[in-house]
This record gives sequence, structure tokens and C-alpha cells, in this order.
Amino acid sequence: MQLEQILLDRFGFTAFREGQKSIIEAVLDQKNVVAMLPTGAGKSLCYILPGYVLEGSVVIVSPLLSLMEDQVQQLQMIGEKRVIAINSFLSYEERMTTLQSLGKYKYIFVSPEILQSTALKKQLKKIKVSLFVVDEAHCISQWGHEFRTDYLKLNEVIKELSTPPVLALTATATNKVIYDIVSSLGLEDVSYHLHSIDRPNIAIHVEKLNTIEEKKSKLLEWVKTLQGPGIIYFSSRKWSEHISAYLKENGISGVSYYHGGMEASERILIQQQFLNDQIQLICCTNAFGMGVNKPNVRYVIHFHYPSNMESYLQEIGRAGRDGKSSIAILLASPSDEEIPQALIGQEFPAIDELEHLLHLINEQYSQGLAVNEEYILSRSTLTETQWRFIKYQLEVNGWLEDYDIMRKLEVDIIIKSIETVIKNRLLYKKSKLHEMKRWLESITCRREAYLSIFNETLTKSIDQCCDLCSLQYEGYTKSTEFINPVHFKEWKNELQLIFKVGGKSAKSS
DNA sequence: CGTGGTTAGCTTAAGCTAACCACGGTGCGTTAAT
Repeated sequence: MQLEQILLDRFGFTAFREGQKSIIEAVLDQKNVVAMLPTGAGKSLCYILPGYVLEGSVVIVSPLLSLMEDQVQQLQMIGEKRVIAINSFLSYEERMTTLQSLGKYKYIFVSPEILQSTALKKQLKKIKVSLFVVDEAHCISQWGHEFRTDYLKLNEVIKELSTPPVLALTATATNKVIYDIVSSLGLEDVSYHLHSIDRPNIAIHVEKLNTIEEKKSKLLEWVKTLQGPGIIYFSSRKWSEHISAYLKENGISGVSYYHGGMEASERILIQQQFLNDQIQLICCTNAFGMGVNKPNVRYVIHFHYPSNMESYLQEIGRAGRDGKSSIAILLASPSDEEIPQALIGQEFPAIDELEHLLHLINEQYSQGLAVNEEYILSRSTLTETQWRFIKYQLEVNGWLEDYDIMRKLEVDIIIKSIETVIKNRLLYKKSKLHEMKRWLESITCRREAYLSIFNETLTKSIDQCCDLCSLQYEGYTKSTEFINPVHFKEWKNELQLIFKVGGKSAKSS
């Protein structure tokens, strides 16, 4: 009752959306909470509202600067001024001033990286942190092990802050990923609020083609017929640019590309143009999407498929946030596996590279020097990600702190240990890719197939389900009037009555 | 890691092989002490 009043007073909503209330109650009950809500279900309310009830501040760990800025703006729009994002957008002076008066902020947005700053941690310890939020918590599992290892150090930060209650929020996680989140954050007595990851208004279509050229012309065909706006995913920057140009050459207007190799200003511009309907179609890599809350995306096409099902579901989940009918199309060809395999392989250092590097570090240690990263990296061919992965392994075992330990253990033992970690991670990632490939080979309902990966089952039949069930493509095209799903259902029911055909049983044909 | 394209170098000087290289994504943070 009281919560509904706050909801009305502060946010102007009369009722909670599904799942929100019980999450908020658990948070206010000082429990550790893991919440999985589908995209667009209003996750941020789950920490914003408790902020008004709890004393002290709410710290929110966010994976992207743009996401932080968005959230800050949204809070300011509802009249909340006690909000700050601590990141590299702040000048040195601004940052120092902010840190001195940290307690006056109710909502403090941070990146996992900046949480490693001792100056920030020192100030955070002085104020009362009443809730520690990890937004997009699947990043712990998806990025923490190799790409952004500071995600795996959040548990240390939580301990340093005298273990405030934690709220981990995500839209897409398998049981294993949830286990990974909970154990990595060191959470005990967890209150789980896991809702279905399914998005019934998104139809699924997979199309097999023999060559890349066939894929290109099929893509053009779809883009010409489908009602936009749309997003097309690629696994390489080059391809996203190439197809963007190809579509333009073939008379498609309002197309742009987007990937991580572009200038930040250009990326922001294109994202804004897409959000404002000035661009109808984005050819992009997986850099595009997180935090893109565009309600009317009508289709997502995969020109290349991602390396695991979680990523796939996150990407198609960017369609149809307004709840209206949308479609996800995946174009597959035999050579598609090459890129994801290569990407997985290059995340990890080769064993001889690892050995070479550790001997270099050892050399520096034995001269009594601290590890000079610049020097070490200049003498190896490791990528930044590979080095960060090794560095984390050394840190987490205490090998980077104390060079006496390094001598005693012998480099060989360290190499063996890291080698084992690499092998296990490779096995895991390859099995995830294999799971993705198996899904592509589904012979029964694709939705049921991915739900089973997430330990779910289909509870009610869906009219526009997938290419293996029954799927009418007319509802997604430009030429025809948009078919309201409700009317469509009635029409279909009538047809079923006439022919006495069962809904779901029809798909086995 | 694994594939596909190019080139150097060999030679029954026009065609073969071996060696080499380019290719494939995601983002933070970069500046001080009581």
C-alpha cells in the first residue's frame, strides 16, 4: 500500500509492472536479490524506488558510460537532483569535489573499473551505502573472466563497503550464469526473482543459405519488404560497413553502420538518429544495443550469428519493446562458424606466448623491479585483452604482489595453473558456441528449444512463433496494414474452429 | 585457432609448392594528500 503511494507520488504510475513489487520488497527487506526481468520491464525502478525509502546512498555499477548518462538524465527528468555518475567524463577538479561531498548523492553510478580507485573506495566507506546494485549483471559472467576482469573484483569492493545488500539485475541469464553471478559476488541468503526470458511478441525465423552471396541478396530482399525500423547484426566491423554500402547502392535509404572502431561522437550521433527515427536501419556489431531503449524496432536480422544463445536473445530482444509484433531473422550459411571460433580463440594467449611473458616478468622481479606493463607488453605480441586476462590470473593468486612467492613457486607452476584456466574457459566457450549451432539445427519449435536452454518451458501457445511452427510473414511487411496481434488471434481461432485444427499440434507437420 | 589468398622461389622459364600473412567483437581507465 505504502509502496504504491510512493510509486504514484514519485513516478506517477498507478500500478507496478509484473515482478517489480516483490523485488522491491525483498530489497527493502535488506536481502541480497538476483532479479531477471525481460528487457523493457522496468528494471531501474527496482533500485530507484528503494532509494527513496532507504537511508543513505545507492551505488549502481553500470557497464557503459552511455548507460550511466542515460540513467542520470532520466532521474533528473523526474526531479531527482541527488544523482551523479563518477567516470572519466568528470574533470579532475569535478571528481575531487564530488568525492569530498559524496554523501549528498542518493544515486551514485560507477563503472567496475573506477571502483578499483582507492580514492573513491575511501570516500564510499565514509558514507552509508544502503544498496549495491549491479546493473546488467550478466556482464560479470560474459565479460568478467577475460574482457573486463574488474567485474570479478566487485566482491572485494562489496566486502570493503561492509557488505551492503546487493541487487543484481539482468534480462538474460542461464542457470549457470546466475550461479556465476551469485558466487562471484559472494552472495548469501539470496532472494531470487527469475522471470521468463521469453518475448512472445517476437517471431523467430531461421533461413539456411548456401553462400554469402545468397545471404546478401536474401538480406536485401528482406530489407526491401520488412517494415522498419530494423537492426542487422554482423560479427565483423568490415561486414557491417560493407553491407551498409551495399544496401544504399541498392536503393535502401536511411541506412547507417555502427561499431566499436568508430569515434565516440559519431557513435552517439548515429544512435541518436536511430532513436529519433532519422535512421531506419543500423548495420552493426555487438557494440550496438545495450541501453538502446527504442520501443518500435520491428525487426532484428542476424547476418552472422553470435557465439552463444544468451547474446542471441539479448540481441533479438531489442525488437518489439512496445509489445507489438516483431520478427527476428537469422540468415545462416555453412562458413558462419569461422568468425565466432576465431574470436573465442584469440581471447586467450598461446601457451608459448604465456611462457615468454612470465619469464619476462620473472626477470623484472629478480632485478627487484615492479612489473612495468609498458615494457612487458612492448616485448610481447599479446593483445590488451590477453594481457588483462593473464594479469588477473596473477593478481587473484597473489603472484603479482609478492615476488618472493613468484620465485618459490617457479614460473612453470604458474604457467600450468593459467594453462588449466585457459583450457577450461575455452571448453566452456566452445560448448556455448556448439549450443548455438545445435539450436540452429532445431527440428521442432525454436522457442521451445531456447526456452529449454534456459530451463523454461513454453506455457501457452503463440500464434506467430517460429519458422518451424506456423509463421505468417505478411504481418511484418511494409505493403500490408499492420496486423494487430489480437485481431490476428481471433481470425486464427475462427479458422481453427472451421477446420478443427489444433494450435500447437499443427506444427509437427 | 583455422582458413583462404598472395607471393617467393624453385625450375624440363610455366606451373607447382611451401611459406607467409591477413582476417575476425565487446569498454573502462588514463592527473595528490590528512
